[in-house]
Amino acid sequence: MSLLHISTPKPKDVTQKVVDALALAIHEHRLAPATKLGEDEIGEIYNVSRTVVRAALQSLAHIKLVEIQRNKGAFVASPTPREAREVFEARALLEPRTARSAASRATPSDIEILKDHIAKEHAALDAGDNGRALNLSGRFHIEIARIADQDTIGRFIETLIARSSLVIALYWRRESALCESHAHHALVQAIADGDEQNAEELMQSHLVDLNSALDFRDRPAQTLNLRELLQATDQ
Amino acid sequence: MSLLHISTPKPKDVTQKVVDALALAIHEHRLAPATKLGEDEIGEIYNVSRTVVRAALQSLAHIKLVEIQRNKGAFVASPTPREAREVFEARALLEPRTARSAASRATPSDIEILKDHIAKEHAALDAGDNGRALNLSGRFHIEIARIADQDTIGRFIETLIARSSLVIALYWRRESALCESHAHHALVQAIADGDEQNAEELMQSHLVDLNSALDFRDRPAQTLNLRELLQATDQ
DNA sequence: ATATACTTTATTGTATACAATATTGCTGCA
DNA sequence: TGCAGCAATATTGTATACAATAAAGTATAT
Repeated sequence: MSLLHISTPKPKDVTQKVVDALALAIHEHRLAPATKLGEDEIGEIYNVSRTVVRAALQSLAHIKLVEIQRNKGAFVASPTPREAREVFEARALLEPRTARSAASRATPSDIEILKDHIAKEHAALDAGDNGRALNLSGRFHIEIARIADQDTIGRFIETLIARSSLVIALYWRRESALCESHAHHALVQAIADGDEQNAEELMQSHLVDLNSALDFRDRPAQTLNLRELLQATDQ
Repeated sequence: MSLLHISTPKPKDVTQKVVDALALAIHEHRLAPATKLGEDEIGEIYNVSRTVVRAALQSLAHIKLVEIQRNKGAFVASPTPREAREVFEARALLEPRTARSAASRATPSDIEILKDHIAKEHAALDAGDNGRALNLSGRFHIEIARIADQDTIGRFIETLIARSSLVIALYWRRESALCESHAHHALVQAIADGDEQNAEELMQSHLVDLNSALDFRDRPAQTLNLRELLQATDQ
């Protein structure tokens, strides 16, 4: 028998941990769009080499949470109004159908998980932690995709929600309060009842509401890319 | 003035070239599913270091063309029947709407490009180069997404078509001849006419046809992962 | 002869070193 | 003062070196 077989401490993936940490920071709006993400800097923070930092940044670039410019470095992504609109158009295309599917498959345990999410979201809001609340709100949608048991489409939705966090950071208009809680609650009810039609429609209108709380007219604060936009690049 | 300003030779991205080369090989079925992709081996082939090979493999893993197993290496992806089904379900959800959008925006030059694709596809088929024909067929769909001018959804479709190539490699049933040419031709016609409704319906039925030419019943040739499947992994 | 433990080899994961490029600061000249 | 060109610095791109893990082979004991 092998000697040390008890308690696997941490054979885990270091890169993934950096990815998760950075993604969380972006989701919670602690890292603003267009923030420069220097490789050495991040490496020191997490005590890893540039190798794993680069891998993490590339991974985040794939899901459009960061943008990598050759020989310039990585920046927190700063979606244009057009990109922002596209993200929500894509969500409108994918999520209602997914909610319908979730309604047809959800188990009691699934419903518990969803209600738990909502509870945590409320708690975060009451605690004034808007970043966390936003993150939880997003994960609520991801959870629905998981319940729908469509991994492929679920991955797409996951990236869309990640990008939505950036869109909200840039284009959210303060006037509109976050009425989401109610929408999420109604959605869970429909899913719990197995009411497919209602779940689909509720998700659709929920996304419409979200969309209408955004204002794509004014440009994002391009504090960093600005210089690049002014010179004719061959892209 | 700077001295060498004439003729930019190739300041291009080396990693991307490896990505493209490998992706093409997979698309054209020169690399079969489950093939091991050793880092040193690929590095020697393209005369690059493992660093860029690893970046390329990670990039391909993200779009599910390869699968990376920790401490084991990278393999050409081998979609399960379930994944295969999901890919086509996702395409059925995204592409018809995209075709409709393309029909409403296509310019004469776009139509030319599409017809060109079909012509090349025919030529490849006549030459007996099925791999190339399949690749062109896929790029036809991607071109439609480009015309639809929906970058976000377009990227999704791109990855789905890439994966479709693997699905076809594994689950295509020989009996069904590739009737695609005709379907593509009719689709171009509808798009050229700006007939949105028809374009959407043609795309939908085209995907149904494709789907029905696949047989998900028998398992893919798991020549390599087999050993892993037999031992209880904590995954 | 088979199975188990150990050794050896090969391959991947991570860190570091070097090269290329971009950015910044300086110096001199108009 | 303002700008052009060069020098210095910093940062990223790539290659290599080392560490960790897995795979394969070998020997020994039952």
